[in-house]
Amino acid sequence: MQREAPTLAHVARLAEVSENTVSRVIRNKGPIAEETRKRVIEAIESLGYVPNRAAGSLASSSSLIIGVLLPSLSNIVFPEVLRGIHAALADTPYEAMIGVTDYDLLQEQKLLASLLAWQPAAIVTTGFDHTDASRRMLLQSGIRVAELMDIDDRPIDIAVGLSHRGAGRASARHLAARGYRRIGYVGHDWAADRRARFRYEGLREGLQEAGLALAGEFRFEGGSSTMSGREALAQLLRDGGDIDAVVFSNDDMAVGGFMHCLGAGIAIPERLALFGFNGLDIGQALPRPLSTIRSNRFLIGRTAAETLLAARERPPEPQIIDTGFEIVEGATA
Amino acid sequence: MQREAPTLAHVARLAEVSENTVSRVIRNKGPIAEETRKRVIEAIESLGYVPNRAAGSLASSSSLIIGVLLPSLSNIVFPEVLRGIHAALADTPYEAMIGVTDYDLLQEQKLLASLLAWQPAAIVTTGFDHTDASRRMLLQSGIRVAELMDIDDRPIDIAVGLSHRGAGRASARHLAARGYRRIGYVGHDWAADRRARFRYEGLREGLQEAGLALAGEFRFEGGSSTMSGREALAQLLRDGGDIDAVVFSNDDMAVGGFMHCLGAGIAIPERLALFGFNGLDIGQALPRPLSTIRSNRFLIGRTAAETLLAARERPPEPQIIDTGFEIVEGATA
DNA sequence: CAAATAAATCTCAGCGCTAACACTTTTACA
DNA sequence: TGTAAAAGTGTTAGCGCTGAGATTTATTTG
Repeated sequence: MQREAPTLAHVARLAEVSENTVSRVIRNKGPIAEETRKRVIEAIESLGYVPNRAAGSLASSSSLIIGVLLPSLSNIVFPEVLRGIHAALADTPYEAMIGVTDYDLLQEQKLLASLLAWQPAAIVTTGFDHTDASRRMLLQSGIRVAELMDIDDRPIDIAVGLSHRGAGRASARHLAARGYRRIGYVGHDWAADRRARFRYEGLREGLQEAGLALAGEFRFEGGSSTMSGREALAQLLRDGGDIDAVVFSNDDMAVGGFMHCLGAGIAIPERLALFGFNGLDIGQALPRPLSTIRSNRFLIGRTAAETLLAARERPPEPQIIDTGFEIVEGATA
Repeated sequence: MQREAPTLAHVARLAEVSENTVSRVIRNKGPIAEETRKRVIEAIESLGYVPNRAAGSLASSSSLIIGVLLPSLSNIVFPEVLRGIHAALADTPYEAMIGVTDYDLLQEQKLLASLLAWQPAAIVTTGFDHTDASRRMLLQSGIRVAELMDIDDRPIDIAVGLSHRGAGRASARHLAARGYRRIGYVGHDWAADRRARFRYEGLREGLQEAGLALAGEFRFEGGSSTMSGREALAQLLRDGGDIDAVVFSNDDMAVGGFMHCLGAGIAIPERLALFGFNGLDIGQALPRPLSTIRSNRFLIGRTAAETLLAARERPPEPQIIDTGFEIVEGATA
């Protein structure tokens, strides 16, 4: 059917230069006479030549792949990080190769081995939790490694994200400053989501600093979702005493809580204030925009990819890049 | 620092067999004595050997990569498709390599060339719209190609998705059967999103069959989002005459419409019925679950990947796999 | 104008693996 | 017991590209 794909050799023959010269034109490396370059490019275009990346990787023992390990794609947060990564790679020859770990460290380890087999230029992963084997692989590979989302620990190479503990404290301060005194918490299962736990701990610290204590809490057993937020808030209000504000583990849960209040006729924020985390669009489209904390996911992804590509070598000391967070005032707290 | 990564040769030496034998153990191909296999596996594990995929691809001129081209990651629909693809690849040695086209066919073409340079085992892309060059590349590559989401046209190899025209008709029938007579439409810019246009056309056809006509429409100039749905419905109601039901181009828009109604005190569905498309979680978490059509995105991704991996060769005739759709009754229409 | 330098190009040996086939040993079966 | 087939393993030749260094040509400089 289709005749053999053209190779460097074909281009070289057509342009009447050596293969190596063609290779140099393609990679824009080394001195090339303008006239030669033109001839080579013409040959490439007339043949429709596309370089074989596998051969290139093998010969140079490095590839144009950035390995990306994400815990999930169901949570919109990670696609947004991925979007940031893609934005940074858009005008480069690099490609992202993605693995989804389902919050499972062993799965992460397996995928990591699989990614490293491509000799990627860098690895982007999430959080600081890795198996010993994963950590060893990352250390030994010598390639650049970014650990995203969190900055409350010491990274292997670089960490890009925000202080979740700090974000938790900030929510406490915000609510305390607004005069809320009986503050509850609604969360999801944080066995997998360590960052949610950090925010919770930050929240408690923040409350304590304000001379307050958590007035009630309910943790849904399972992942976060709008539905579970709705049920969890209902549950908290059923069990608990009188509460004038609720901090949710994230916006998905908070939106669910909002829905519960709408259904149950609870005035927001007069009878109950709601506070989320992430700053998702959906929260801002509610009849009253959700009070929350914006976590800059896109920026995290983009910054990580840009930083990794900026230097091939790891810095002598692990580096932490704080992409920060902002309180979104909203109208629910 | 880290000593050289072990290669096949190292494993072979340690296990006292030829490289080829090791290769056959790894790929599980050809007859191997049980005792030899054990020795080889031991050697592999003791060295921590990880095969170099670039070398493998080069030698076999085929790779374990599935190239995936998605128009966007902002719209939750595509991460869900991707999740389906990953689910299908999870227990295989294949990896997904992703490109994001931003609904730009030229960008798609560029990314496609870039993906083909890895000699992927298959390509997954979206819709039937491609540049001529893209189409040529896909045809000539000879590898398996899946075109996702839509099935209202003739695919290159296989199409997996649903009939958007059919979904549009179904919404019309549903609303007509419920006694709604003055039905409006709220959509987004469909220059990029051809499927939204198909649904719109299906809707008009469906209405006509029921002896009705569109009672008003408003198309927001820009992408779909909760915010734009909210504004667009407000606009439609301001402009339009009396309308008793609105079909939105998708659930994001519809949720926005719901929010507008909440704010404006419009009773749903008594004064105004709302109907979406996609069946997103958020729609079901509203105080009244959204009436909509479920589009089975996860299934589309999974089915596509499974089908592609099931056979290395294209079938003689292009194949269409209808993953169908279901009306989600909800409580808004 | 020769020597020194820079610019442009070429030659050649792999990178680590797999495909194809050759070879040896074992097993099956008449 | 002989022979054919199957099982198990080895040998060899690349896959298409890049890196290092050699070689040629053009340019500068004393």
